[in-house]
Amino acid sequence: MSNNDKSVISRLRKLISEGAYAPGERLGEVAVAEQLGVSRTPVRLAFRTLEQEGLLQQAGKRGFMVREFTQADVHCAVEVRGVLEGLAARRLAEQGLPPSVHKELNFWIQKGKKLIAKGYLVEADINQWSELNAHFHGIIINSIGSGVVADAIARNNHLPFAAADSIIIDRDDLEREFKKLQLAQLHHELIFQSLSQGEGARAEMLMREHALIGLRYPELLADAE
Amino acid sequence: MSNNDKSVISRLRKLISEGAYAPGERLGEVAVAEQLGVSRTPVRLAFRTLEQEGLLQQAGKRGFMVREFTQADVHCAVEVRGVLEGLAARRLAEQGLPPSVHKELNFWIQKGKKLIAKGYLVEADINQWSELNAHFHGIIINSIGSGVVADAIARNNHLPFAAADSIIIDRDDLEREFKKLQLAQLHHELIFQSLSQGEGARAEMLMREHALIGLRYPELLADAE
DNA sequence: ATTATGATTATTGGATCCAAAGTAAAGGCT
DNA sequence: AGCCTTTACTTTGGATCCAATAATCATAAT
Repeated sequence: MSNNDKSVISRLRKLISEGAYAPGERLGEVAVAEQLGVSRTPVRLAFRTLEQEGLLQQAGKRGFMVREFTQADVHCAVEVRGVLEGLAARRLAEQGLPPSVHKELNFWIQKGKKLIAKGYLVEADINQWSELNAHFHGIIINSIGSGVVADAIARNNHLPFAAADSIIIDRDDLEREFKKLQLAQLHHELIFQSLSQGEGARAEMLMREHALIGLRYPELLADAE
Repeated sequence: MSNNDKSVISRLRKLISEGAYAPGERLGEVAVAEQLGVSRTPVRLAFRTLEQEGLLQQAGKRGFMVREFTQADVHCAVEVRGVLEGLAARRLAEQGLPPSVHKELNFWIQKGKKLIAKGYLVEADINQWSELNAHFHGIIINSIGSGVVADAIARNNHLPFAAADSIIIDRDDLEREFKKLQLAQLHHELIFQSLSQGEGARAEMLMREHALIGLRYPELLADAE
């Protein structure tokens, strides 16, 4: 696993999720290799990885094609993340929050609180939210004493629309995004509370709901007309 | 993806899950290539796939090692399958069972019923159960109109101890296995019932419980002393 | 004696070559 | 004219070669 190899994988992943190739389009090893300026070998390796990640699928008996995703796929992927993160949250609540984890979670909660406190959102806040959000979720799924759940989430997150920090979409409507983050922050606080109190079922349920924020809340948060 | 390539992956997968390599053992490309009688190329490709599947992990900066699993990992993997199959069951129940799916599920339910009806288990029954069990679960996770959940389950099942048909362990204690299958069959029937009636939450809960059969029921099903 | 630095070795990554398999196209036969 | 067969070309899979890098070992210096 060299830098180059990794770079080929991530560059391809980026190209695919940016829609550089049409869904269903067949990818030739030579064509991609030339496009990326490398030989076929790293491309072949990358194709196998990306197939496992679900971005590519086998095209008939030969080669790979870009997998296409339906609306139902997007919905399912978000729900998958929900149930998996929900599982992590429940287990963590049931096991009991170690003091260090409690402290770390609280730290990022406070950061979020400050971000929201000023009542509006500026462009620069987005990255900050993205960071604290990643930490908050990362701590939970990595504190349950087994990497299996985190792995499953990571694999699911390879689907571009399923990742936890794909919440932010609309940089042009910061007002609506603010409402979304306000709600997300509330979720975080409630999850933190239930984790602290060992309320496993509640933590799980909240986490599952939390995952849906990016999915169908947009309409609900829109201004009344 | 030639036959040979596939064969290298599955042969390696088998070797690993059979414990041919010690957990944590580092796998050299040349060594494995020689062992399997192929060149390094298919082995390199296979390593990437197996890494994604979670059987291998990167060993420091270089190469791969056999991943070792703790008891907690096993537990988590089974729970992951539970929540994912639970998700599939809930969605299916909420969407409503298409008649064709209803019919198919019923078919395998009836098969299971017959298998259990005779009141004991013979060696040959095990394969039959394995088959009908795979069908029952497969139908549910493939009938929700998106492959994303099925994919996530498939990836999780690559962990040898997480697969749905790893229920049967003890071929020497057929009496206890019978009790287990009897309970599993009951679960299947209840799940089928809840699916038919659109009881999403119940279907999900039952499926999650069902996944645990292979995990901690053994003690409970043991004869009283 | 211990550590640091250099050299040697082992192993992986990338490129290229060859073979095999698939696909498309062209030509012949009915 | 249509269909089948054969041939040529495209593309992938496997093997090998070379280069780069990490690891190990040895030697020397503090």
